[in-house]
Amino acid sequence: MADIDDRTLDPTRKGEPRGPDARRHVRTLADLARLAGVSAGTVSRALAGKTLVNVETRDRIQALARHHGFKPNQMASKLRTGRTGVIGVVIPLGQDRRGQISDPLFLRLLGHLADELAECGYDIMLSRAAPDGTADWLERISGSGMVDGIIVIGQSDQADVIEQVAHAYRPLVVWGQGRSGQTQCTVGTDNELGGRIAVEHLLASGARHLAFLGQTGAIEAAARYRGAAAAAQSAGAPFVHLPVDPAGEAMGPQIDRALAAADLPIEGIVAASDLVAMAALRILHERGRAVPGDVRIVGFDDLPFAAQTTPPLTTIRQEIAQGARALVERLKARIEGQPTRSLAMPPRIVVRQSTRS
Amino acid sequence: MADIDDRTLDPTRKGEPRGPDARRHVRTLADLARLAGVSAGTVSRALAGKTLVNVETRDRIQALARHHGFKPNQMASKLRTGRTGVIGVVIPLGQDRRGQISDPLFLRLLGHLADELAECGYDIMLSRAAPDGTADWLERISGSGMVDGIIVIGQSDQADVIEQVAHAYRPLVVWGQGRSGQTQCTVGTDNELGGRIAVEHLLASGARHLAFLGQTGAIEAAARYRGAAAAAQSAGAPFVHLPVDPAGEAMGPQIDRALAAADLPIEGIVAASDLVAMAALRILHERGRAVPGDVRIVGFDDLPFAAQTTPPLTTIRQEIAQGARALVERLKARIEGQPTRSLAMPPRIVVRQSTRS
DNA sequence: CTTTCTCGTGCGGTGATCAGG
DNA sequence: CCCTGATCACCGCACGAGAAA
Repeated sequence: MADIDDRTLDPTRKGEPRGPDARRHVRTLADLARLAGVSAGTVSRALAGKTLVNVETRDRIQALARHHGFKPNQMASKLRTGRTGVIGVVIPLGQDRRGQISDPLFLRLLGHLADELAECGYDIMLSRAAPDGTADWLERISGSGMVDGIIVIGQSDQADVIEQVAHAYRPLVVWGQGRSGQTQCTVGTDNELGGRIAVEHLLASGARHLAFLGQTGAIEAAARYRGAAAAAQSAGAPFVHLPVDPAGEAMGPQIDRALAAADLPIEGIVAASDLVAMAALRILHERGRAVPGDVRIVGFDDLPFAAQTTPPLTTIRQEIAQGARALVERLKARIEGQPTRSLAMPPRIVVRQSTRS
Repeated sequence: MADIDDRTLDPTRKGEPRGPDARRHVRTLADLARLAGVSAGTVSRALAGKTLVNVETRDRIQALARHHGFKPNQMASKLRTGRTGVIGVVIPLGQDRRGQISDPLFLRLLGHLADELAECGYDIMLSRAAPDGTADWLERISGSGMVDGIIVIGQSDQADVIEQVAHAYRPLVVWGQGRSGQTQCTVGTDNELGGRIAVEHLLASGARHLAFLGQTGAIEAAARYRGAAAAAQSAGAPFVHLPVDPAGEAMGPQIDRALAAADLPIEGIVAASDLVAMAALRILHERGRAVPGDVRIVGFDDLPFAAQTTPPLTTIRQEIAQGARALVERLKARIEGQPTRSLAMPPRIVVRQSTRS
């Protein structure tokens, strides 16, 4: 044993002339094992905190590892154990494939997911996927052993592809709109109910001629529109759809035109998102139409800036922190083979000045 | 050869009774090799598109792989090659350690990084790190062989820790504020110049009593303040600092108090960020102070919503798409061992209504 | 017989080297 | 000697079996 310890006295000297670049002190378990005078297996167990190794040996090895800044190679560990400790988070770009993740809500959801997953000891592999007509963008991630599970943020126009992959790949959960009869596990806001609540609030506040402002290409926005339209219809209130593109540079003129095109004097607006609502606030202000005096506006999402608009925005809040928690919880369940239920969270209206007379 | 092909006709039959759970058709190179009647090595080369294998053999194997939905295990590949194809993107939480990545600018930068890195074939490992006083949050990522390089978004209060790690770990680039004599490679906006430009614009627009609105705890904000203060001083203009916390729930009252506390009638405001500027717009509107009539406001960042405030916000634009490109380009250079230079991008003022009389 | 540690094997793919035509 | 494909060792770690105390 003494002769082995001798080596540790001069770690700069290479043991054998074979190593062409063996300057780095400790790169593998074996290196550390040599220094500690034990075997690699023992070091492995010691660093993992297993009980099969003497406490003082373990502490000694851990101290040695810390001193040399040694971290076991994760790739080898992952390969050996078959567990990666990584969750893939994928954002399909879909229709708005300008290459940039645009929806600020998704980015905030991502932030919350980072919190939740870090909490459970998972790392995040982030992919922004540009669907190419096949399911490859998803299978590339699910099939290559890089992750233990996948969270898809937003279905975009890929709900069918996701559904197909979900049949074969269990540890998969999706933020988005649930549909009856689906295999995939979705978590999201009840957008239809959100639209309904918005309209009912507008009606209660005295507005009668209503409009839905924003595109309905995204499945979530379509649901919001449906809910809003249904609520207006059952109240017998006039209701029009003014599609504007929040991605376009010139949302201002678009909204301008949309409002001008409406042949009714609009008294209440349900916006597809907070950003659209904010643009509407600005346009109306510039046109001399008072909010909430002449027109009332309800946004959607309750992003942080919604409280800072002029006037502050009444909006349908999506509980994304709670959603992130639900996503991770369900994913963990699925990883362990348990069945899960989809979740449509009830939205809550946050009333601020934009609808308060 | 014919007898070997026979095997491929009935892939459901297990070759040997040994596999206890061999239902999955093709899980390894060896499986596919058996089906194709070649060796595992050949399959590996065929799938990698190497030229050392006959073209028709290669196509046959590729077709077979596609048909069985086979994807080679990435962990094994990464381990063997020593190349992970993954870049770690880390966001230190630092002072605002409420557990949530709060700065919307960082999230947008992340989006652009996702684009750039995907372009180069890199995957992203996302970590939100809660610094604990040691350098461990960074070394955990750099030292464990999980990534080929690291991008740190925002130094928070960890510039020293990053600097220390940068000495030993080369493939590391940082979004943030550069300091002279540093080892780390930083890319960021010249915040000091941004502050100066903002003040000069305000002075030119006729405002004379100026204020900087927002906290200066973050190193970037501090630089903006320095630049603004210096510009005001050299012009002999009165200049005060009104610290408000953009994270706090009650930014409104805070701004209220800050403005009331100023013993001068403020005519021009430089805000630490667009979100702060937006809150100021709202407060001033509620207090009946006209923007830009009574007070002019300049924001910082030029986030998308800056164009939609009421009135639209003049702001110092940070070119984050360009910044993301520079970060990735420098990181790639460093991965290949080349030296790199830090970059402080000149900010550009985007003039909108909030300073236009 | 228990505690503590060593040994050998294999996770799955890759590249150098080697064999056959 | 060129072309195609096979062979074998190995990346670094983890786990089961078994040896030493």
